Amino acid sequence: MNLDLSQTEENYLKAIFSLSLVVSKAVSTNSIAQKLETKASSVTDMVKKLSEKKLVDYKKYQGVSLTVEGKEIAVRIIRKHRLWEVFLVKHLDFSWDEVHEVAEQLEHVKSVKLTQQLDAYLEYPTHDPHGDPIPDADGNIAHHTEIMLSSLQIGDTCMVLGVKDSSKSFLKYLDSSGIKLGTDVRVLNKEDFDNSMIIEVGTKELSVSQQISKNLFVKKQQND
Amino acid sequence: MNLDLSQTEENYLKAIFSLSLVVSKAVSTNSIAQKLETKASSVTDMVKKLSEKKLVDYKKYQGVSLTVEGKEIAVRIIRKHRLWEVFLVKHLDFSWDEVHEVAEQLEHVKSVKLTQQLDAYLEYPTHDPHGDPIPDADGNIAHHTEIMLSSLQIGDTCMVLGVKDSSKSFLKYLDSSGIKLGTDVRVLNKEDFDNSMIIEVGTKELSVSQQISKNLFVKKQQND
DNA sequence: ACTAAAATTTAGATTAGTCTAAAAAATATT
DNA sequence: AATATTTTTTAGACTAATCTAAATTTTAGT
Repeated sequence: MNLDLSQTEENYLKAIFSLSLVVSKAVSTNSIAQKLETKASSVTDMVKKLSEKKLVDYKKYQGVSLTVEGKEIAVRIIRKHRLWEVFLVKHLDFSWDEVHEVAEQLEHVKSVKLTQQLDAYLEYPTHDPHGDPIPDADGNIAHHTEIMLSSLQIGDTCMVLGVKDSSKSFLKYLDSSGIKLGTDVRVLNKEDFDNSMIIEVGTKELSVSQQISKNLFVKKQQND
Repeated sequence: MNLDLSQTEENYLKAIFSLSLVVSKAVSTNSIAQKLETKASSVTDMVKKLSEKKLVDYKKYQGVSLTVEGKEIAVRIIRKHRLWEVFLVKHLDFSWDEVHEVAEQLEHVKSVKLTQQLDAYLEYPTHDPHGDPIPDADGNIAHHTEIMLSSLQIGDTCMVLGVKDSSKSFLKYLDSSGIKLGTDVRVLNKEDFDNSMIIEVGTKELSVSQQISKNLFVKKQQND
């Protein structure tokens, strides 16, 4: 079970996993190439290799999907990535737009004990700093039950739980607007013509475009 | 100044650095090969590459030495290695014989902020769990001022500060004998014929061979 | 259904790191 | 000083991961 994978192989599995969440069928060669910023021909080569190792199912021209074992490995890497993100933010004072590239490196460190102990040390966190769920030691992932801010109505109140787009620029924008995980937000108004919203964050009023409201996971609050 | 080195290149620099501490002249190809468990021919190839990058000085058949820049890089890696070791022992409950192989991986993670913050988080430790000094952010290393246990006389008392040999088997032996960093030890007797010692550790009496007493750094205590 | 366009794969090269076996240089031995 | 031994380097080959350019297959458009 414990074939030793290179960082590159691990990155391919991770990419295929996250692409599988978006499309229901097999993942295309091109989409993997795009995600990993490499060429389609390189993807073909690697996919063949992973197929021989029985980590993906692959038939020429038909795209790829992860096998059970491939998925297990991908989830383990994602687990490590997100645990490290929690560590960096909680203990090393990283901001949520800085953690990703460091976690990309830390996720490849191989040590079962390290992951276990880190998890315990962080007190078994369930979500990373972007609000994404952290798979447990058995690979179970709590799925996003949240809704998008954009779907709320005027007068609704909600709490920010996560971001869909976690690009640096988006995260920086949120930071400067005072929006963090756990922040309470009330919808004051919605513009029909461009679907922008006026929201209340703390004591401030803020206008947010649909581009933004469609990328914020929130939990609706009872407004009794 | 900031050429991006591969993990392999970093490991070569580290190996050359630590070998330089033992011999005063240039380091031999063979000794590097032995340390890295690789072949001499591979070492020659890599040394040429590092030489082109101006990280080592190299003349055919004459051995290698680090340039100022090469040494700086080596020291930075060692700093990271030892900081991670402290983290693993202090916070993740690793024993001192378990930390090395994980730290070997963590030391290659590239992020200036990570190292800085980790250092601060650990409260600027000066020594790793084996008693080895941790280079500061400027690359300065406090040198071992300790002496060997084997050099003490009957009746002397000392505190254990570090180990010279940090092989797993040695560390495990120390663990099982109740000898840790900071442990107080008194020399009860010395056997002339094999240079073994009877020492007092806590309430226990223990016989240790010269092989052991020559590998323990200690600080002599005033026995007023 | 046929053709044009897009996606994918193959073929052949390239780079990093490694190896074995042979050649060359340095060191040790008599 | 001449030879034997050891060390080091070179030459040539291999694997992993990548690329470009050409060939093939699928999909989309009419």
